[in-house]
Amino acid sequence: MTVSKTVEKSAEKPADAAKGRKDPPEGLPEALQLGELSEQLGYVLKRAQLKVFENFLRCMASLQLTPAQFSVLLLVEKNPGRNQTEVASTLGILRPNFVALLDNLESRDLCARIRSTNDRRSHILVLTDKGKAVLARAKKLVATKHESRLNELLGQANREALIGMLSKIANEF
Amino acid sequence: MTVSKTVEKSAEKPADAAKGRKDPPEGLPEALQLGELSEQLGYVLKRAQLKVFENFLRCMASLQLTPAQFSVLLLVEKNPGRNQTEVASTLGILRPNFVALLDNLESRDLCARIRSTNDRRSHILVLTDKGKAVLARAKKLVATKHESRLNELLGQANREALIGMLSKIANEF
DNA sequence: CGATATTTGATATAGTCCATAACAATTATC
DNA sequence: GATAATTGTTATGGACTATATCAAATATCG
Repeated sequence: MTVSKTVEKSAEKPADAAKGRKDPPEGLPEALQLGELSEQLGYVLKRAQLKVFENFLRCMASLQLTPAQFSVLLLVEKNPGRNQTEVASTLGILRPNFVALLDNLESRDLCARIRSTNDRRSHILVLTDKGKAVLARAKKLVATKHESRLNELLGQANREALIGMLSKIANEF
Repeated sequence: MTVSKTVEKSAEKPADAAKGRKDPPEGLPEALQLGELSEQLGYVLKRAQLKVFENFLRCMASLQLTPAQFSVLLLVEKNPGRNQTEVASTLGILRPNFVALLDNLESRDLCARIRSTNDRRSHILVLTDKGKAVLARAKKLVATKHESRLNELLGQANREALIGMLSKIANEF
């Protein structure tokens, strides 16, 4: 669907400031009516997701971490010693697409691939010291600049309820 | 908006069905621990969105309508006579990317571009009779097969609260 | 044991979606 | 009337996703 990041074109035409209008001498270009669209789960879900990712990227600009990269670091920190297949599939990333993602993290010395001694086909994943440090800073940024905004916007109780409902949808829909 | 607590988190999956299992014996590959990931708004939002779109596509398989196409039909029905720029920007779609989308709908005789008499640069958008009929069927499918599942999963009150919170995020985050 | 099948990480590739620049036709502005 | 701005469009590149395939290593089974 739908919705890219260029939404806020403000939809207002600056050329409207000029006076000589034709049909309706009225002001603003009259925004469209969303109608049933504003009740469509998929529509509102997608738009919210874009906004949240957008904000996430801004908050992480200093660390240059995307949501996907952040999720990999979090998962590897919590589950050190797992191989690429396990980590990728847990995150819903296909193995082929996980290679470049890891190449990036490894080239920045945030994550390391280690040949497993048990199964020399697989690569064990661990965070480097730098990776742990960066992740720690990332967590702080997310907590203070990103997730905190949700509490301001919805309140603590509603924030938790929202996460719960989204989890339920993700797992059971 | 206040959400009832009927929705548990359940974020953690009961990985080990059998409690009395140990590492050594060849068992299931032991699911990874999501950890803080299950509390990350962006992560759970993205996964929920993917699930919802997936289900939407299945429900609409007989009509061959994507979420984006459906949103265009809905918006044009509600706002007939608007041009491409207006409709596209309302949906957060960039004009260049809107062209192919419209080409598709027009080739299927669901939507029509009409040269405006006021401004011969712009194309006025309207639904064809077939477009209106297809949209009507689409709405029914969405209501009965798609959105209804949300009510089963969350309950009516929570569904409304969810939509409200997502809208708030989409508009104010 | 050994032939075959499976798994893992990787490459190549194609499709989709999103974003920017540029253009012709038309309209607005001065 | 010359210049600027807008509309729809094309071309194009980047990011993300999906499938097929490969070599190396391991597992399976006769």
